[in-house]
Amino acid sequence: MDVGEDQSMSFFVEANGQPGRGDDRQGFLANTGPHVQTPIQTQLQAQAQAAPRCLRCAVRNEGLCAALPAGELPELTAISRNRDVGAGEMVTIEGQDADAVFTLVSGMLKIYKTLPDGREQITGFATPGDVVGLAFGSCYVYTAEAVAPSTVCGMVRRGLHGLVDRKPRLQGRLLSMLSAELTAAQDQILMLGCKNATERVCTFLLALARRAPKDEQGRPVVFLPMKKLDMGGYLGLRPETISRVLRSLETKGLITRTRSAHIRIDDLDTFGDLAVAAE
Amino acid sequence: MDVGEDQSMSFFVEANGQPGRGDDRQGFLANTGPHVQTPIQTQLQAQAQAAPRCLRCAVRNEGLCAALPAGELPELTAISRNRDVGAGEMVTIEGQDADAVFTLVSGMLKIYKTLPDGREQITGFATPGDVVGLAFGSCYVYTAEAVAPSTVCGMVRRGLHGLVDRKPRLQGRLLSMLSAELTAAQDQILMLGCKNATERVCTFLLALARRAPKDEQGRPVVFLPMKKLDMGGYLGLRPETISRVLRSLETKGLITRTRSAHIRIDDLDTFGDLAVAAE
DNA sequence: CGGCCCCCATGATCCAGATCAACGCAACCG
DNA sequence: CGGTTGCGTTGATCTGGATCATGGGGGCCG
Repeated sequence: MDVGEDQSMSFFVEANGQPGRGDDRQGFLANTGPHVQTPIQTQLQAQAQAAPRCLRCAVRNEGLCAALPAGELPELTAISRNRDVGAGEMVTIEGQDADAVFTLVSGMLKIYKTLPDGREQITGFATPGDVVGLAFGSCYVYTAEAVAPSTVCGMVRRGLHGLVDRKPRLQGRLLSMLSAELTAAQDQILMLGCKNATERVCTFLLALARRAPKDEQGRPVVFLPMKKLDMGGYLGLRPETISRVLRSLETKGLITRTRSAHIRIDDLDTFGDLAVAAE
Repeated sequence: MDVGEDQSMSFFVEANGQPGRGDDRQGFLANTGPHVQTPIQTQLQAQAQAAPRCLRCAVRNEGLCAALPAGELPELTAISRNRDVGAGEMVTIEGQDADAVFTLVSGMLKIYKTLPDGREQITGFATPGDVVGLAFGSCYVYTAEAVAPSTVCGMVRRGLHGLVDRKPRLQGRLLSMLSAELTAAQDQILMLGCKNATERVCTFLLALARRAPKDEQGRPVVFLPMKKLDMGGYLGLRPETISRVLRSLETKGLITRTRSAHIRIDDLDTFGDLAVAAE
C-alpha cells in the first residue's frame, strides 16, 4: 500500500556530489515498508484519495500540465512521480539516457553544459513550473543540478510519449515550450555577446524578479540560493565581479539585501534601464 | 535576367541598408564569364521547364524539403518562389509580420537581433540549405540579411500551414529543426561564455569547414564573404581582434588565405584542438 | 565550545581584448 | 585621372573584468 506514486524510479539520477540524505527521500518514498507511516505519507495519502496529486500541485497551471484540463489530469498523475532532491544532487546528467522529463515543483536547479576540458557553462536556472530534460535525441543535452533543496515531478518518457499521442494539445505545448527555450537561449546570447557586467547582473535579477514574490510595497524580493560561482557561470563573470556589482548596486540604493540569499529590488525603473544599457 | 520564377513577392523585404550593388550580383551569377546568358542560367531555365523546380533544387535534400518524397514536391513548388537578394538586402526583419519561411539556396545570410539602444548581436550565419524565418509567434524574431549575393526560396506561411497539416512528416521535421536551432544557440552560449578569442575564431571556422568544399588534398576551403565586423558581431569580438587572430593562425601555418574572402584550413587536427582549448 | 571548511567580500595587480589612431588598398565616381 | 569612401591591417594605449591574495563569517561537527 502506497500513496500511488512510489514505485522505485530507475530514471531518477542518484546524487553524486553531496551525499543525498537518504532520509529525505525515505520520508517521501514509502519503501520502508507497508506498515510504517510518516506524517507526510499520511498527509499525501489523504490527498491522493481526496484528489489526484496533480490537481493539487503547486505548478498545476504551468509547464506541460497546464495543457490538460482538470478532467485529464489523472492521466498525468499516472505517469509521474514526485521526488525531493537536496542541493548538489543531479536531476539529469548531460549525455546520459533521457528516461524522463521533469517539472520543477519547488526549489531551484542550475542547468549546465560541460566542455571537454572541464570548463562548465550554466545555460539557465530552473524555477518552479519550469520543465527540464526535454530531449529530442535519446540523451540529455545538459545536466540539471539542484542549487537549493527542491522537489521535482518526473514523467517517464515512454508514458509521456503515449500521452502526447493521445492529447494533441500536449504536442503544441511541447513546441511552444521548445520555442520559449530558444528565445531564452537567444536572450542569453545577447547578454553574453554585448552586455557589460552591470547590465548582465541587472538583466539576471530582473528576469528572476518577474516570477518573484513582492513585498507589501510591491517591490520584488528575489531568492538567490545559488553560489556566486554559479551565478557567474551563467553570466560569464567571476564571482568576485558579481560581488562587486551587487555592492555597487546596493551603494546606489537600487537593491537591499534582506534575509540571507534574498535581495529586494528597490528601484525597478532604474533597474530596467540598467539591464539594457549600463550607466 | 531571371530564371522564370521571380514574380514580385509582397512578402519579400526590399533592401534598405547598403544599396545592393546590381553589378556585384551580376558578377556572382555570371562569374564564369561575361556572356549574355550564362550556361548556368540556361541550364536552370531548362530545368524549370522540364521538371518541378523543387526537384532540381540545389538544396532539395536539406531543410524542410528533405522531409517530402519526390512525388510530393510539386506541392512545395506550388507554395514557394525563388528570389535573388543582393548583399545588404534583408530577407526577414525582426518584429515584422512573419508572412513566409525561407530556405537559403545559395549565398550567405547573417541572422541578428537588435538591442533597444542599437547594439546588434549576430546569432548565426545561414548557409545553403538552412531555413530562416520560422516564427512561432506572428512576427519574425530576428533579422536575416544577405552578406553575399544570395538566392532564397520563400514559402508563404499560410500555404506552409496547410501543407504541414496534410503532411505529418513536416511537423516532425519542424520540431527537429527547431531543436537543432536550440542546440546551435547553446553552442554559441558556450562559446561566448567560456572561450577566448582564438578558440572562438577556430570554432567558427571549423563549423563552416564542415559544410565547405575541400581542395584536391581534402583541405577545407571556407568562404568568408561577411565583413570582419559581422564576424566579430557573431563571436563577441571586435574586427581588429579577428584580424589579429587570423594573422596569428596564418603565421603558425594553420591557415592560408587563398582567393579573396577564402581561407584554407591546413591543419585540421590542431585546429580542432584550438577550437575547444587554446594554446 | 573550538576548529574546520567553504563561501563571500574586498583590495591589489594583471592582462586579453577593446579602443584609438594611422595607413594601405580596392572599388567607385565625377 | 585624382578624389573619396569604406574596409582591413597594424601599432600604441587603455581598461573592464580576471586573477591573486587576504581576511572574515557562518554552518557543521567533534
